[in-house]
Amino acid sequence: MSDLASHKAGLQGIDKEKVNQVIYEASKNSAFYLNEARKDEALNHKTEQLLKKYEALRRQDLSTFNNKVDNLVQAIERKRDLSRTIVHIDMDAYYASVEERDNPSLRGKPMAVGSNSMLSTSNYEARRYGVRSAMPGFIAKKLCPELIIVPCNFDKYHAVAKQIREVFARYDPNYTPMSLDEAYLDITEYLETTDKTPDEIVEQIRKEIHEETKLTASAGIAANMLLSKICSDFNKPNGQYRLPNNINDIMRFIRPLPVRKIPGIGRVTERILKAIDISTCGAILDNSVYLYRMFSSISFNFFIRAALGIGSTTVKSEYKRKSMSISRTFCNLSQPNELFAKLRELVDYLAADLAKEYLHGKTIALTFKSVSFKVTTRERSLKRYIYTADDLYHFGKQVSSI
DNA sequence: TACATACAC
DNA sequence: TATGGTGTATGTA
Repeated sequence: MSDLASHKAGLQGIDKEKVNQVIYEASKNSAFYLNEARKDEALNHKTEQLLKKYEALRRQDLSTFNNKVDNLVQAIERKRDLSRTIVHIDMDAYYASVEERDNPSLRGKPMAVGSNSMLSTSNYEARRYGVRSAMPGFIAKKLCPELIIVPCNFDKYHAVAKQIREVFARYDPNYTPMSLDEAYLDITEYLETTDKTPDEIVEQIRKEIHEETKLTASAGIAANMLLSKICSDFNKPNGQYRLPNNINDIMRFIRPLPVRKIPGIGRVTERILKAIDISTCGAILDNSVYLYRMFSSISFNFFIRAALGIGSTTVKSEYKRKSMSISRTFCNLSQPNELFAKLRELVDYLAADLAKEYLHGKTIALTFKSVSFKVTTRERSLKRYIYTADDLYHFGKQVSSI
């Protein structure tokens, strides 16, 4: 269960068994671990049901579906667009690199950014010990007692994001930022203005980023966002990888690829697919009829598109937010009055954030996480839009059903 | 519409 | 001692 995300860059060659053992020893008696075990049990049950369904299908004659599924796959294939050159750029160990840059005494030592309760990023030295993002600092220290933990400096990370975005804009004014350290660029138009190759342009982008921030970035170059994202991981850190816009190269690249490399396939979906013996993209294609019979059309389409290496090519900068939220972990409270006071505190922040963007909302949701880490949500669609702290508090209290 | 779950960063 | 915060999408009832 405490499955180390070894697909992440920088984790190859470590003693995974030993790392998992240390994590397990540090976790096993915690409420968090118990909750993880509960979720794991639920997932086991789900995969068992799925396996039964799969075995039932295997006893059936599915040849009547072959044609239908072939047509669906071909329809997806016809939407393949090889006309664009899309770049995914990703800063290396972002927060950690910023901290090392500004404090040379940290260099060469295992370090991570975050707190004793949660780490955001670790540098490559720390990754060798199994220390990774989303790991509590106190567990990381058990893996690596010399680990230095530096608190987050978001102002700095925002400042660097501004710098790298200025570089992106030179090559694609409509670049899509995915987070502070990551973005997609469509350099098709830019390439028409130069004799340089895509590889040379991306070298140049990374060089400009380095000159202007003293930080390194990795990049992937491919026909669409899905592929460029996967490629940016290939030569990390401080490297780039180009997959030519050519169907043979794409299929050679994607077929052996583990499904976990597909953005959108995480720990759970990986296990679900594994249960029916699918662990690579090629196996998705070879089992398309089963997938068609076992999953929703949305999931089927998603799997097939990914396994064919087809992805979106629309890189755009407009963004319409669909929700705004605030959440905090706080000391154990159970008295309604204490909880309402906490609600009041949070809605004051939320109202201020809404005001900054002149936003209002029609649906309010309240999410609780209990001491046992179980999460529950209560939500309601309202008759009118709200945005003031008083309204948020009023309806929040109402929907809480306390 | 309400709620749970999965995923990404 | 101790396991985050924000946003999006999808399945199911």
